[in-house]
Amino acid sequence: MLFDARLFETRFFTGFLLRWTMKGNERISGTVIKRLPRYRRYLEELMHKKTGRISSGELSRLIGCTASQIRQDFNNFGGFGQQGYGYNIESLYQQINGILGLVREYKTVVIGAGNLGLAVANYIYTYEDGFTVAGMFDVRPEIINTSANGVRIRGVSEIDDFLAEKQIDIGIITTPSANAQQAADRLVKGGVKGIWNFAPVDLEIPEDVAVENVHISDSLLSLAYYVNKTQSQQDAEE
Amino acid sequence: MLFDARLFETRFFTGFLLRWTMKGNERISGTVIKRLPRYRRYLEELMHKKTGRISSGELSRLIGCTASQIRQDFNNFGGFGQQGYGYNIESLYQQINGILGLVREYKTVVIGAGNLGLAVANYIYTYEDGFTVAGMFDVRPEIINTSANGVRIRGVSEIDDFLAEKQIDIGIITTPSANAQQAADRLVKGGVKGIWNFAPVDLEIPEDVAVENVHISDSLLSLAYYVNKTQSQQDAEE
DNA sequence: TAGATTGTTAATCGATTAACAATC
DNA sequence: TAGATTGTTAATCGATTAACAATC
Repeated sequence: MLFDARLFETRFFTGFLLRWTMKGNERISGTVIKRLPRYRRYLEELMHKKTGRISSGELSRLIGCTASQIRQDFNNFGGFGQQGYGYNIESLYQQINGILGLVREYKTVVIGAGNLGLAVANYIYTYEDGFTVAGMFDVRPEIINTSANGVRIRGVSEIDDFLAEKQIDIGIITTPSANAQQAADRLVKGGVKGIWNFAPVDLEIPEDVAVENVHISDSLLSLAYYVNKTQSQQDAEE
Repeated sequence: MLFDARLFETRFFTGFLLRWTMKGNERISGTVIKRLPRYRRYLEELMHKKTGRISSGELSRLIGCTASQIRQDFNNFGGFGQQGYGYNIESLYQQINGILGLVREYKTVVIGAGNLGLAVANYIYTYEDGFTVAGMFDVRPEIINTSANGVRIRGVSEIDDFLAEKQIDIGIITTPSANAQQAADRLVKGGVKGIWNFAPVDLEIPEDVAVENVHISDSLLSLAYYVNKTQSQQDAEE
């Protein structure tokens, strides 16, 4: 069993060496990855409240999932617990950081400095430790050269040079839908490895660039479905 | 088969009567509902380009899923197509609108008038036809009584009275995490039927109120995972 | 009628949950 | 050692895909 497991090592800024294994060349399913940030959120909170251990049972009750799922998820990465004891809260938190890659800086640029762009940039600036906004870009002459959180807003014509010069990891798209694909193309050409897309369109992106969509309008419409359903139900009961 | 199907009817503003069926009392799975807004987006685009019909095959190639899935999804609601022909683009679009409940107005309030709150309010104002922002609330005295898109920003102390007076369907939370649960409690007490939550926390909400979370930080962290992975791979290949 | 494409059933795949032996 | 809780295998559940008969 252990023989076809590959060992991974991640060196933290602090020098701390994190080791974890991944079986064979298995891809970890996206549904598992999507749950990790959630686990991380709860663990971070737990670290402020108590130290030491937590069992999959306790954690599952907090989060609202099954203990089985938690153990199953962590075992994709080799298992972080100890029988009869549970999981060490802080080390579990660090393990998740290691898996998610939160052991280095990610440089981002934001394309589109409207309300949404500013909100996202501000969000990163305020909450996300390992991420920095290196540049913001917009088409509107009246806001070019103003700045937000100390980041100057540049004209979109400067994007290519900017990307060529700095090593940007992630491009954030907060433009109107009509300009999103074009923005994506330039970001890809400029060498970003990930795109965080807030425009309500599906982008065409090469295989080796990761895309994460935040389709807030889709989210609102599915909310409408449930709101409408409960209200129709109530109407029917009257 | 058809005997255990319930007929649903939705009367549009225009007087148009939409009819669709749902088998027995089956709950439609959340994964299906989540896909409807996406189908809708593509259909809306199609309506601008061509009229008449589209087959599940064509649509699947556009969207990037299987034709089987599309047919399977629509058949949860009774089937909207015609053998040998396909689906009528416009009527399919209307059917989806009907299912999602986009046949009436939804009144919303936004709690938190920071960058994010303004962005969301502006988004609704600009893009979402059936949704209106009736009020915005914040704690910071310096912005109270200013306005955004013609909506006055009120102090949070006014929330309860405001909700009691107007019939608000959806509460939108864009406060910092620390205040999100409190905001949710007041919204629930005020009778909203849905909560659209942008704070990076999981809210405790009664069963009969729908919640849709937009956990953008979770989304960013899972993007980091994939970015880190491709970059580690490239490093390994060098 | 022949061709096309749905609606629907059956087969497959993957994800979740349950169970329990291993072990701290 | 006894009790607790993991790691892991097996069973279940649900979602996706394939296949094809029904039918426009």
